[in-house]
Amino acid sequence: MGDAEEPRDWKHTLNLPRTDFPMKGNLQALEPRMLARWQEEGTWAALLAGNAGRPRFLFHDGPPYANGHIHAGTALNNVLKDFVVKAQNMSGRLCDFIPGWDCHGLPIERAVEKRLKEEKVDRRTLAREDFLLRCRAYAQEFIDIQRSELRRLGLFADWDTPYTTLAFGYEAQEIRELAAVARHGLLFRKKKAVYWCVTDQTALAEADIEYADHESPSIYVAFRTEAAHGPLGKHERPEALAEAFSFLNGRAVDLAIWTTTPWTLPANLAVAVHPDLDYVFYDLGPRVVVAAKDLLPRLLAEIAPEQLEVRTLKAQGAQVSAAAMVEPSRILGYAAGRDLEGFAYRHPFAPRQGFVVLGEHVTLEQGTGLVHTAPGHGAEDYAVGEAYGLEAYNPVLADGRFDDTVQPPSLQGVRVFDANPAIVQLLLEKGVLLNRAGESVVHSYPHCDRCKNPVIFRATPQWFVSLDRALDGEQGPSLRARALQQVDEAVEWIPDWGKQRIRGMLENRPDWTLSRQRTWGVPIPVALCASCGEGLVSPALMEKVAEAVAQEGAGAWYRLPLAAFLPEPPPCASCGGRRWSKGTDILDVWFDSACSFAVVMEPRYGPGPVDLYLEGSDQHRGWFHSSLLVSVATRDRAPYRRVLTHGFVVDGEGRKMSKSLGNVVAPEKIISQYGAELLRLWVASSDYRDDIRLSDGILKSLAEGYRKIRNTLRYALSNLADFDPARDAVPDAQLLPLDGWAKGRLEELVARVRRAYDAYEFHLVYHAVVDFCGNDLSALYFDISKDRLYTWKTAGLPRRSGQTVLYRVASDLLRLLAPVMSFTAEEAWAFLPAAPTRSVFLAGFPDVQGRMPAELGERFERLFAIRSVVQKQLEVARRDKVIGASLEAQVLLYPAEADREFLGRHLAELPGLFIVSQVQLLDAPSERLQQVPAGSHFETLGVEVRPADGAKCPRCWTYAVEVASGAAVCAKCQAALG
RNA sequence: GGGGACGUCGCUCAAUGGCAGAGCGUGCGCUUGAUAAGCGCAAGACGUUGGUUCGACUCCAACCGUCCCUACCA
Repeated sequence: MGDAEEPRDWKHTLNLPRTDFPMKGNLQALEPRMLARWQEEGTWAALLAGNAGRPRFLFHDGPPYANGHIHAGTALNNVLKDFVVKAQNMSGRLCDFIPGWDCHGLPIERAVEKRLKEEKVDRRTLAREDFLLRCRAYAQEFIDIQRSELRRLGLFADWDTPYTTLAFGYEAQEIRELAAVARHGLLFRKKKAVYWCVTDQTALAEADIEYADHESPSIYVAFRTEAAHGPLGKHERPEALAEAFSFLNGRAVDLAIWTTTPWTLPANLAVAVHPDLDYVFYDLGPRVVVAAKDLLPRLLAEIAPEQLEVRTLKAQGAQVSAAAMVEPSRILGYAAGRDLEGFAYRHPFAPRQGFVVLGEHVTLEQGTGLVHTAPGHGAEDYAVGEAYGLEAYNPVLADGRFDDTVQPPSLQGVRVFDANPAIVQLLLEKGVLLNRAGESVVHSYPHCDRCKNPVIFRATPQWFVSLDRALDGEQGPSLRARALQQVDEAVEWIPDWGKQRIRGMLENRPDWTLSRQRTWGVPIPVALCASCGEGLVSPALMEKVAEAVAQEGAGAWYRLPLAAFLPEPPPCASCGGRRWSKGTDILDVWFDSACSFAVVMEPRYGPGPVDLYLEGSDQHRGWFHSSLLVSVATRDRAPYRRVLTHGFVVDGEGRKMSKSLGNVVAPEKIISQYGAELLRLWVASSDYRDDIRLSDGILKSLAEGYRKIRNTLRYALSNLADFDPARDAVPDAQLLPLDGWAKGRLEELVARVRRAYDAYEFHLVYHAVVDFCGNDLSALYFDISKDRLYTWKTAGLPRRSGQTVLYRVASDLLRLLAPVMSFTAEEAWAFLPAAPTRSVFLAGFPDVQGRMPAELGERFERLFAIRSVVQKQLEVARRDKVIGASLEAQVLLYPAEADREFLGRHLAELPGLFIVSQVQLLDAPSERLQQVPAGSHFETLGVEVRPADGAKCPRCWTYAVEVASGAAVCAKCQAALG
């Protein structure tokens, strides 16, 4: 042997990087293994146990609906929650995560019905109890599915003991909350128009409705105005229109209305006009009609086409047709909508009067600008009727036939859709039909999703929570006012526009409709008078029901006789009757989840608001809103101190994800292709306060970011193979300046990242770490330190100084990353020499231990700026084929006066800093250099690159003259080996 | 239609009432002792139009685009 040219000989004398931490993540294999390890070692429980006795951070999980699989939005929400929970615990605050599921409600009911249909079972033959059991089983099935999907993401939570709204204890407490609402006098019953299917004889929810084209009669009807008689409401005017407007000269006036549902005319109680629209009085000849000014031509086209003529004009070569009134003098006068308010008219065929009311919903798109209003048959009609104190009169029975209150009596028992021709005939006979009988329109109309028949609007009695009554029947602020006050004063909204958002909703929302004519849910335990239907609200009854429900579930309400809950029934307040039956309505599912703070958090942590709710921005209308109402109604305070909101997941172009667009990215696919870690990184990298984009391209670039972090960690670990912190660590005061600088940068990172965690700004965590890894470490510190770590004396101070800082870097980075890159941080922690804890999570976050000394920071900032100038010149030399590797270069510096002393002081460090073989400091640029064109860096610093002197040292690859003159290795290597 | 939000290089994010930064990607090189790695150089952006101001990416208004909630109507 003895061949000095044999490179392997010297390689063995180097301390090259060495680690078993793999370069490739292989996350698909790593993640399941890590999940199993966490479960086996009870890492989550240990994390909580480690914080026992520390201050609590109360986080409350909002329950997702137990139907379907998780989607990207669910993943986003839950990963954010996991960041919060892990970061809180690693900051030394005890923070539990009790996951929950929302289990009742229509979507599950419908899914179960669908399954029954597939099994060819008729739901109507199924006992209520059996149906409920099937719903319960269905919800349980999807809880299990979603739970395993969420676990797979690496979330730490009490997965074995989640809360579910179908738990008996939950149902029972929910009924107690309802009792508390009732006790404050906020629960009441009134009629409200709801979708109703006359075939299935049931109320329908929005989700039960599908729109389809439907042909309806199109009729214009004249309502004759007259002086109001009977008791005068505050909006009613005692005189008739004809008397109020002098230009009418006393002629009778008809309100012209348009409708496509003649069968609702028997329930007509009002005509709505828009306060800000202009109305016109038009003389048809036999009668004067009122209509919106802008709709008059269209009205005339329908009812008196002879009073229009079509003129054809030629304009710029094109023919334009326009309809014009034949006799404009037939317009008698105008009035603003608001001036029509309160005038009375005679119902066309029922013995009563109606009134003109104002409604913002009136538009000029169709009809006459005067809207036939039947509060019992339409949502907007109902709303406007409510404002005027009109009854939601509904003469239609559940089977769609008119009842015995309908006028005229000839309609009694007739099905509503069959009644249309009869009513048109009636109008014709009365001489109030303005257009021809038999006209019709085809329009989009709601149909029952189940039986495909057209549905109707029908007012039925419903239960409400009042937003505007004073609590406890006293004077004082309403639920709405109290809730608004809490929003303003007691809650921090992040981002702050959340406050404005929920305020707007609270200010405008109507009373909360609590009841649903459905099966799968928590019953509203009230008694109904058998003779008059009056409801009996009894908190005492509710408490009794709650006791039974706690034992045997919500079905107890149906199984046990009413007497079990109401041993001494009082007489009916309305009719004095003594026979009561059980109400069959169930609670809106939003009431279920609204009670979660009371069911889940209070019993565990005592009363008082929790620290954080964290959900998507749609929950301003949903859970944030409903929880607030229940908590304010029952406890007079908000259930939370802080509400954090995130946006929605959209595709790479910012469009919403939908099956029809085919741009949906499923979490499952991300996991199988990249791993859950990348999904977590995606959440961390994005500013979630806006909508956040998800696409394959985004994931690909995140994979690059992941690689960068992983390799940085790997490099640090690989240079610690022979390092024992207890034995080898160098005290701060003895650290090399460059190492001191790196440590200072690390301290700055720790401070920045911890601040970001505290402010829930996870994207700043991610970007700060990636920047640190890429710029400070990989491009500068690692690159420059390589020579020292590989070739210098193994146990010498300079090398141990570098390792001391590398150790801190690895240890701190892993702990800072653990909440985000949980899988990788935990994996890498096992490769850290003498790691202080078994799991990285148990190590907690690093504390900020010091600051970057100002002089050190400034010094290296200056040195690195010079380095950057040098690198540009090295690149030029490379292009000119003067050098290849930078160690083949020597650098001649011609500093400006200001830099001369500074560079002289650091001359010895410069070759290492620039990764070149030699650096010389010279006074005057060479002739060649002086010819360098203007605009380069030579105005402040002259840089010339020449081939290095000497020959390449076979051990450290630096060029040295002694090697050229026959030495086996360079002097530095000689020293390292000695 | 009403309420809320957002719009910085191809992508993800910074910063500041006064020269707009980083990472990824792209192009061109170097390296082969972090090597299915690493290093360097380069090109590239403030949605549009007005206004306030000595000066605006930053403040205001309108418009355009996108998202969430709501109303989808006789």
